[in-house]
Amino acid sequence: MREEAPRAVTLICRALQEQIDRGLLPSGSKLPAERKLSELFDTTRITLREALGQLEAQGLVYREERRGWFVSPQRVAYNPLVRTHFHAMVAEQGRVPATEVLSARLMPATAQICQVLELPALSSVYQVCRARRIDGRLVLYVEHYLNPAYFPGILEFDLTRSLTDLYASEYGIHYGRVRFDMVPTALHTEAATSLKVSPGSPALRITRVNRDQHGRIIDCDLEFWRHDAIHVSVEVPE
Amino acid sequence: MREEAPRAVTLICRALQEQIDRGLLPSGSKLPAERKLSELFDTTRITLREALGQLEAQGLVYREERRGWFVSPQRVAYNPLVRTHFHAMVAEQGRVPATEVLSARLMPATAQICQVLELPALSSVYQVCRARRIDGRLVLYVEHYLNPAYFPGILEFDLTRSLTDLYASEYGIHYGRVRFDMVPTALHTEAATSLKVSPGSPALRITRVNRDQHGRIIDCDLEFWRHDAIHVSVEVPE
DNA sequence: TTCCCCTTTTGGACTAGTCCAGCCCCATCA
DNA sequence: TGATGGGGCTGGACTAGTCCAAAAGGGGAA
Repeated sequence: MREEAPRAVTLICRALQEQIDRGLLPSGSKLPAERKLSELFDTTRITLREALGQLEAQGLVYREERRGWFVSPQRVAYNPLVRTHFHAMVAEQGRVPATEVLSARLMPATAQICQVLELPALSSVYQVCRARRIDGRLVLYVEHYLNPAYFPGILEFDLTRSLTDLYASEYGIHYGRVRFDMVPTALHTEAATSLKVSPGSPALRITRVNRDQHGRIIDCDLEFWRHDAIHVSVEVPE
Repeated sequence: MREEAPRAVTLICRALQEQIDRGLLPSGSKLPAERKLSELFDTTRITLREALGQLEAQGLVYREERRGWFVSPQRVAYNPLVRTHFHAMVAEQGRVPATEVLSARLMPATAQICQVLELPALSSVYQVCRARRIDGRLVLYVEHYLNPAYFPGILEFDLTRSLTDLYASEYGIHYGRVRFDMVPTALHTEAATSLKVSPGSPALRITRVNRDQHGRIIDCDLEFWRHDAIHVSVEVPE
């Protein structure tokens, strides 16, 4: 029975993992510079970066574009069956939510959006792009597409608020049936720059198609979550 | 307005993506050798590999350990609310499922398993490890942990079959409430070698805790899916 | 025709650098 | 005190290789 020597990358991962598990590197703290670490582990930056990349895939560390590597904070629980909005969900778990509006406009719908919202070809839709934070960290990029027929003049309101609330208070529209689609994939360029991460980093894409109390499709959202920011949990009754 | 020159990695990604989209590289087909590709794109293997890594994260291509890169087949839909087992789910979507048993034994439960199954400390559990394929491709590594009180002698049966069926036909036990937890993360070593992929590649970890018709916790499974093999879709009524 | 061995190809892992641009901090000046 | 402008540090991106072991493929023997 020969003991196989673990590869350098594995050793680095283990070492860092242990430090994190033991709390020597508290969550949110910055790791030393790549050059420092590669020196510490007596290896090249390329190898060191591969190790960090693996820890990133595991969700143990994350990187901020041009700023360095940090220890990932705890994941937030996301339950698609419980109909609460981002702010409430995050606050309930003792974390601090924040939202910023990146853009909001009326635009021609793409073919894909027309199909999802069941609109005729060449329709216009409201597009609202937002970035959301948990404890100050950018974790979510969302594109909302609203059927303009149901929400005239919605761009005039403060879109930092939860759209759910706006729908209810200003238009008397409430969510009914919802359809979720979750796909582990990578961030596209737009989302990556908004979240200030390197393009191509792993993400969870959640697509929601929302209907109102009468079963009409009112909007859909395209959410790109940092893959290490959430864990989805579903309690199925029966 | 200056046009920024895209990085080499992005260009390679785009080029390959286009070839795939246009069907010039059909799903399941093998890409040329890394050296060939790096020559083709006039770059180094390191850079080429980074590009492939990004496409892998997107779920467009995947790699088989020591065998090369392949175009990813279509994702299979996974609906946690519909209680069908792997075989049925895959077959329903016109794909070919297969299962192999890696190991099956009675073993002391880890602390974590004790907690999840609500067993007293130092209990024994049945552990069944299986690997599953779709159209011949290894996509899922599962560890089942069964409360032995409910399934005496289950190791005697053919464990290639669906456990759901076995539970029903041999023990009169049916699934009731289920709890799901989905976390985008990386494969651990055990799962990676079973699925014949490089350790640390991205994955979706789905944990299920199953109760029977009387609400008793009967087993739990730890599933590691290739991240590009499924998309989770949930239809929420109300 | 089938099986086995040997060679070649290929991916896996890693080294040792370079060049560039954005971030950060500190010192300087108004 | 507060704005500003350098310069050093740091991550991002990339080049140009090496060594090794496993897989694939081909040819010859049974």
